[in-house]
Amino acid sequence: MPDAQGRMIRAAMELFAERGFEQTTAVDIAERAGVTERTFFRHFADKREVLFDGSATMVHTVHEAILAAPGDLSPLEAALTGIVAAGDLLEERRDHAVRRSRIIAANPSLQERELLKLAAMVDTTAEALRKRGAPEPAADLAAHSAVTVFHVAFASWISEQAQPSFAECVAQTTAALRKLM
Amino acid sequence: MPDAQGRMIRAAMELFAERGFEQTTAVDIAERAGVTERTFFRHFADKREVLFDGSATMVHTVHEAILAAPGDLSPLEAALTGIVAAGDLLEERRDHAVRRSRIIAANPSLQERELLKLAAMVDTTAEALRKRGAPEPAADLAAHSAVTVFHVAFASWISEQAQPSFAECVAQTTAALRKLM
DNA sequence: GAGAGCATGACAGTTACTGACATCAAACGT
DNA sequence: ACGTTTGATGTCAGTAACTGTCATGCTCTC
Repeated sequence: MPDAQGRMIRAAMELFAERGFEQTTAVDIAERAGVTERTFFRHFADKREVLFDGSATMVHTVHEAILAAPGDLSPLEAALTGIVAAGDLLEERRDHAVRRSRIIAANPSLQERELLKLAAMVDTTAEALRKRGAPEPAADLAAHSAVTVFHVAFASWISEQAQPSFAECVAQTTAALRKLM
Repeated sequence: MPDAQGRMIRAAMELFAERGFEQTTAVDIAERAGVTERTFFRHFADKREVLFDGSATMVHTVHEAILAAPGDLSPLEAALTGIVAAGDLLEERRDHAVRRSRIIAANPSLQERELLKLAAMVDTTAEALRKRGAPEPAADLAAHSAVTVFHVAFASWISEQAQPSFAECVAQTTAALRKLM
């Protein structure tokens, strides 16, 4: 049976949405996907990780986009270029992103994992900025700020009925942030 | 035997430092503290929580300090007032804070929990700013930025051999952040 | 000094996760 | 065509994080 991993991801999303994360056992997911519990844990380090499959790709995209950005951009501008590139990935599957974020919002232990992934995005962003020559603590602070923008822009992107593009949300959020300082 | 909770916290910090978080079982901690495993889990929701006892106090301090700050401060300035107040709590037990942060840095699952507590600090800060009349998304962004400053300032506070005060670290980090924008 | 209330112990049960070994099928070299 | 090797999966036993329930003992009060 092909694409066991994809089947497990879909099964997990369905079950988490139907009855919640805590009420779903690893065995439940494995059964619905037609595999054994052991196979589930071979593909995912833990039960939560099944929702975070794409996160490595996103972090990688951010990294590449920052290194490819024009050299004369400020650290913050370069970091935001990476954020917009990450947003493009979400844009391709808006519906999936919305359902996933609802599931995560409903469970603190999933929120923890999401925060860890965002922290990885901060680290990667800061590293890319340093490669471009940004000094500390500017690299670190710009990375944190960019991921904050990502976080807040994402929330408005999925909540608006107007359905603006992710890049627009980033632009608006960035403007608001600049105004604060 | 008095102060069971304190004994468990101390036992856990010792054991985590000696052999690491994963290599320490809840039974180990309970035994060293002279209680049973069940008692441990009555005091702490999970094994990680034993390291995050003071976090509610800190969040509460931030909230109070923001509400007590002069009304004419900008949202970001008010939020930073809260951060400095939280720093004062750390200042009282610098040694403990350093040991604790080393333990957390050594384990990803503890980092997750730390990030969740910082996220709670963001939420509380944003709420306090809203009570002061800050609109969205300013309240949210200022809260995120203030906690970023806390995070980065904390790192420099514990790494510097010069041992500056926490408030100085916050001031320097804030200045660097403003320069970025 | 009986009883209410609270912290703890004792114990059984579920579930997340891991290690070790067996199986099976596709891919590969000869 | 055939033995081999490799990768994915199944099976099974085990550890440890938690949870529910009931029993026990201690303190405080009337």
